[in-house]
Amino acid sequence: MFETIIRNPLFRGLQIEETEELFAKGLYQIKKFKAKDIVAMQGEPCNHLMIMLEGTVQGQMVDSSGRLIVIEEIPAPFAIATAFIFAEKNELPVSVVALRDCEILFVRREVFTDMLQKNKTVLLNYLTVISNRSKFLSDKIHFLTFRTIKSKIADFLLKRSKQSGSQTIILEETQQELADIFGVARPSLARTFKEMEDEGLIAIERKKMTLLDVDRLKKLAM
Amino acid sequence: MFETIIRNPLFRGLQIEETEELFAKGLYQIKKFKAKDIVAMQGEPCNHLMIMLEGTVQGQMVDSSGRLIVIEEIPAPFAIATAFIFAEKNELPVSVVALRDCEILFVRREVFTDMLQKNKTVLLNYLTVISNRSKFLSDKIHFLTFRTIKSKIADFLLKRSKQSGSQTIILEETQQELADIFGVARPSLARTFKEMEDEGLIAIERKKMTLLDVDRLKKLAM
DNA sequence: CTTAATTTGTAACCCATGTTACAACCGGCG
DNA sequence: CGCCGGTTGTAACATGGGTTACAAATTAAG
Repeated sequence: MFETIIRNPLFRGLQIEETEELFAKGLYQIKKFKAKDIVAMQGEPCNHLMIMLEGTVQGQMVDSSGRLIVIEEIPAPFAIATAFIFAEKNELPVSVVALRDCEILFVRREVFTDMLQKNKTVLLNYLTVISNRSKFLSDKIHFLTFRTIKSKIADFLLKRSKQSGSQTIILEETQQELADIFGVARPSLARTFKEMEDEGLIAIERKKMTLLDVDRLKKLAM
Repeated sequence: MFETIIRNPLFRGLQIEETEELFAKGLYQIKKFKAKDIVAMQGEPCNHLMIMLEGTVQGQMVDSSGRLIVIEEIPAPFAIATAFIFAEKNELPVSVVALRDCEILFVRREVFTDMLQKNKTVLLNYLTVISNRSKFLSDKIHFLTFRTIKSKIADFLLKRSKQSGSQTIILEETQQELADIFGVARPSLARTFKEMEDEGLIAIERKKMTLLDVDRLKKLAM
């Protein structure tokens, strides 16, 4: 467990012994979840820091008509809800759903506050973490509100290609999963893929995509 | 100046003398801006905390095609860019534009870091402020990505009506300003207002709006 | 009071995306 | 091998919202 915790950005730079001291017995709780379990519901007050020890969860926003957008995926060793525990209205803005079997460490707000006060490294880490978080959310706003499907795809493919260092990408996600990330309907996504193929931007072979015209893709992604 | 600063949520609970100590001479800079001046550009690195002393600025996102969304308005005594100064990629996600003549206090990141370390009240205030900020951004994502124009209007009118404690609202914003907040085109907004009037939801008389069917409006706003 | 500038109301038209539906395909399992 | 559930490709159609344009109403300025 502590091996996982020190890989979390909040506890970066700490020795295992230090974290063992911070997480004394009784100060935390470990819960297990099965795949597809709901870990926490959108709108619920959020009084715990949740550190992923095992598995992956997904942060989802749902609207009244059932439309869903996946905001992010959080695997171990990262933490959930870091940014909200100190907000005045600390309701979770997303639902948290287990993608696979998970083990999650729960720490009450007051306990975490103590950690921040006791340990300066944790405090400075925390400042960075929630600043990054704000940056992430702002970028998300930009991504979700300005872009057409085509430019979302271009952006996505270029990022993936950069990650893998290759013009050819094997998608791991189904179309439905991508559609949820982009916040669009699945057939609209498929149609746009085809349009981009027709325009000579990419070549598609089921889940294998090849970037043909990187310059034009970059222009599309802005 | 210090009268303004202690009204800022970051320095809430401090005595004037304390803030005078924190803001020793040479540790800050005051700049003046005229209405419509650009205070800071989207994408620029952001190494200063900016505290509004006088006037109001607007945080705007613009995309490559010139479409604009107003994310927020920040009047004195509030601060700009609180959340980004500690991010690893600390580029401003918005452009900051002066709405009227402004006076803004600039504090370098390192100086602000010192304040956080010296003064625990400021530190705890800061945690609350940036947590609130994350909440605000999450809500913004929800508002901008899920809602139709109609439900955005319903949400907006209900909030205003709650604020004023009356079914009748006098809008201060022009349609164009509202359209920028909602991230939609002005004629689309006007059209939707009319549709809602035709449906008996509201009565419109130029800038005076009366809520006629609050229940149905609530349902629309979710 | 007159004129110019801004804001509002509206219409016609276009385009991107959503919806629904269904066939083709693929991968795993009995 | 043949069936079945999930995934992909695609088409027809509906719709919300953007764009452009312009006239009417209102406000600001001289």
